[in-house]
Amino acid sequence: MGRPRTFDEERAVESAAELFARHGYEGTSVDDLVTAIGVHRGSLYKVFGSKRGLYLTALRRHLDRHVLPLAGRVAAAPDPVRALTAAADAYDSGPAAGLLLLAQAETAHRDPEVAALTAEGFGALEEAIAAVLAASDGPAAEAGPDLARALTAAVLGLRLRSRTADAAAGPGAARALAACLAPPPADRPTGE
Amino acid sequence: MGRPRTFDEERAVESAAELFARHGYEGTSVDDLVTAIGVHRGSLYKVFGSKRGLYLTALRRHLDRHVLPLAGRVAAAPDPVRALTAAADAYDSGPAAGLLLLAQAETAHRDPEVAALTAEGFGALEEAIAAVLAASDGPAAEAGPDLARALTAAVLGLRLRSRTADAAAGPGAARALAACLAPPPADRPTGE
DNA sequence: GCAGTTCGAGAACAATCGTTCTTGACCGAT
DNA sequence: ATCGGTCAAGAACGATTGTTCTCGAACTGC
Repeated sequence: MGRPRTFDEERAVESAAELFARHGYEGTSVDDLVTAIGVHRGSLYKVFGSKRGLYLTALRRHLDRHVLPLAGRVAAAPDPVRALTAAADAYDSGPAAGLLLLAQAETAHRDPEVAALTAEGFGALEEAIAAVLAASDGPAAEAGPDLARALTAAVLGLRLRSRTADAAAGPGAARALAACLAPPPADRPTGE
Repeated sequence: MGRPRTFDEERAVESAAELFARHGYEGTSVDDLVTAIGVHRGSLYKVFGSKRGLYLTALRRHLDRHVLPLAGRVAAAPDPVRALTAAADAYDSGPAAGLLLLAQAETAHRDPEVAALTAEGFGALEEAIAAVLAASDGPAAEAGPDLARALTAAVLGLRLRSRTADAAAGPGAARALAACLAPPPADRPTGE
């Protein structure tokens, strides 16, 4: 019963995520959202309740569709080097990749619900890297969760910096960092 | 001639920097500023021209008073490990330490002047770390600026994460990361 | 085909935003 | 002592914020 809705909620959330990822929460107005999505104000409030509601669903969907799968792929990597490069590469691309980043920087410290979501995302990434570290036999194995936290932070920081820096310094830097904890010093062909 | 001003511009900028560092640019209203600083709206606009003007001077002063000196201290460190821990410790503390961070995350990508300032700050830190790396003889020496970028990003990301995480995971993680590129593998007492 | 319900379009809401104006009070130089 | 100029205090500005209301059109179940 009733008139069926003619807009795709999936696409709406996706467009909203892209806007939020680019301009942040406060930097994205409801007018921006309705013009970019193409949906009417009333419908948007009918479906999502509020701007914050739309933001929360966009963030949760970002976690479910991108961040957590990425954490799974990272955890399945055979060694820390490939885990780190995979994390950096995947997190650098994608239109809404900055959503988690901006949420942490801008909104998490004053919205507990957002903080819970970002903590979930970053926690998953850290645990994935920690798992790979623990399974490795390099010098990184002993460092444990602390090192995992630092590496995740590095990926995060590179992404943040690449929002203005010229371009693509991310992958190179991540590779350099990965190479740094790569070699079990024994099998490194320096003098042989 | 004229009535002398009765408020301390130095303190005003400092208070403003603290507010901006905590709540971001968009998250800090002019009302918040005038009540926190204790100065009148008119005086504030007379001296700084606009909210953005106050923000820019606060950011520049933050660079001159804290970031660039920190870069100098980092560059003077005797080895990469101490350089990195010094950077992490210093950047974690201080009331307005998040100013550069928030500026990069929130404002830099749409305000070229802010982008220039953040680029200056991060560039100085990266160059300092790169210099220490180049002077070192560990495995990090060859990696060059890419690794410096990654390490700076790690400090940045740790600070960003510590805005909501429980506390003090930063120093431990930074130390773990530093320890990871510390040992010239030869003089590590593993089997001797 | 009619009733009931939901959707889409746009005006309108109060609140807040950054900014400016008006009004006296105060001070230093003449 | 008086005048010129800068100050502080607060009201007020238009613009924009997020949100809600009103209205007519569109569709499904009886």
